[in-house]
Amino acid sequence: MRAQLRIGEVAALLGVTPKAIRHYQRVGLLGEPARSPAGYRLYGARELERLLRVRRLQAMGLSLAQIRQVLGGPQQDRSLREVLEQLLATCSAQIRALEARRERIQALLAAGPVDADALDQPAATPGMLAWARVELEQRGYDLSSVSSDVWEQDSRLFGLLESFSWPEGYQETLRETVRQVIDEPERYRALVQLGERLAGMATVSADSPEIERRVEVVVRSGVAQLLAPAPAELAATPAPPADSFGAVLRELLLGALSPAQQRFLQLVRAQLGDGG
Amino acid sequence: MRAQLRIGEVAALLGVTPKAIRHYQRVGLLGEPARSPAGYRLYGARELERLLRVRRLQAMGLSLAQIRQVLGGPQQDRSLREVLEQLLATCSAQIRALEARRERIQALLAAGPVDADALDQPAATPGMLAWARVELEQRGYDLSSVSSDVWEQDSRLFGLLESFSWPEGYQETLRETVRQVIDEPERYRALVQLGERLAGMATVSADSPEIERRVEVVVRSGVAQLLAPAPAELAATPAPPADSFGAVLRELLLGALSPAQQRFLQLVRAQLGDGG
DNA sequence: TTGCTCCTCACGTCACGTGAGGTGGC
DNA sequence: TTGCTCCTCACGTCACGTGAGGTGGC
Repeated sequence: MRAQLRIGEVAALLGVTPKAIRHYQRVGLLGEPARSPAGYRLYGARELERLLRVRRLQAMGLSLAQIRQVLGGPQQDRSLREVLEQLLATCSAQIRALEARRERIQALLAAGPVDADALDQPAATPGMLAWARVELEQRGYDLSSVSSDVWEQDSRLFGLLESFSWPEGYQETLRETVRQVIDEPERYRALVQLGERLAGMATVSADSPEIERRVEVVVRSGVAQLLAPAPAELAATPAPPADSFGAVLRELLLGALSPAQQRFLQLVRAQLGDGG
Repeated sequence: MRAQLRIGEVAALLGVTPKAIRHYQRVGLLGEPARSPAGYRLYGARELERLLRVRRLQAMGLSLAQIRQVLGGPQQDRSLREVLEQLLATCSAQIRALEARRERIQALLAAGPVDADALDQPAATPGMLAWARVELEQRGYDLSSVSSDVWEQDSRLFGLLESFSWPEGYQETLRETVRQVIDEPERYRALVQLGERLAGMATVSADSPEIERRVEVVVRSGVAQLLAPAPAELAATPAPPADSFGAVLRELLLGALSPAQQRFLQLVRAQLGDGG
């Protein structure tokens, strides 16, 4: 007299649903079980053990197809070991990814109000900016004279840029452009000045006459002209990957500025005869 | 003149496939984009930013449906914060589960050959056995006199049992049975003796005449009789949850023993007039 | 008779992936 | 002309879940 349990009882013993057990059967992980006169599936100790193995392998991350292979033949030690080694790597990678996700969420929750703005803040210092700091220090520039507003502005802009995987070679081109500017102290100081002025206009309203006045100051002082061959961050466009990439990049960066800042830049450009 | 990129270029910038972007559009995460004369989708900076937000939220674990809600209205701070808090909990739970999985796989890989047998070994000391040790020590029994073979055998059997979620109250019933035996030193010693004899028969061949001889010894000595009211582990069956559960449990435990051990137990039972 | 469990389809979920069959762009 | 990208269906994947409509067991 073989011991017999119905599918619901077996499911409860294993902590799964009856539907799951029928699914295992359908995909060939379990054979056709004994049936009661009314057609009910009946399970004994053998089937329980089989199910237990299935669940254990599942708990280690094997897919049902992999489990079918592993539990198929009797002696595939090598195969199972290989599968487990593969899964160990996958598992570790998943843990790392989830830990990064957790860090990110915790940082967001701790940083204050959670709104669209907060989501757009870069998680860490953009690589290009970190690199630029090192380069600047090597050249003996005094970074403490640059206001934190400018650092934050640059952090936002470069952070936005680095959120995308720009085509091959872009990064190097951009670095080259930066190098060319900071290799000439006059142009570097002009860049910082323009940055300061731009940052100072973050909270100005878009139709303020103040904007025109500041544009005039910048143009008269010759600061803008100094940058003309490579007009500030906004022109730091890599040459090769088609014009459309550069245009989109420019639009992207402009969009990250306030309306007043956008007008300011457009007016400066217009004064310099740059139609872009 | 709006800047325009084709779907493949945008996909590359974001590290996704064109199919994924079309999918986002189909489920309403992105609006209908501009089209070239030939019907090609065209994207500008605005769409890139939208896609970036989508990907960032996805990276934090939001489903596409959640993202649609969060990015839908302008000011649902509370909603997003709540979603993130929920995700943080989920995320931590997933990390814990994956870490447990990793431990398990590493332990298996380190333990030697990875075969079906290895998979059936309990990952840790079964709870019931740990509890029993404490109870025994409280009663002053000398545990070091019990061979490691018996501990391993019990570990296997209880480990198998505890792999299942037996019905409510089962655990307490089983503990009660164990308590009743160990509260009488004579019966406890009989239990250990039977355990030792059983363990000693693990490697005996199933048709060896040695089995009958050992059965006779055990029956003559009265050891088996002492346990008759609750015949060893194999009868540690909880009363209530229907007979079929007990029968399956018994089959399960028997199946975890070698053929010789199974015969030994069956013969002892027969001698005692127990028909089960 | 009532309520519970079981049965077998058939279709849904989630975030895309995979072709199929066809057209535009250089 | 060739090869690449794009287009739109329609169906597949993975591990089940969700009913629908019906029957058995106590």
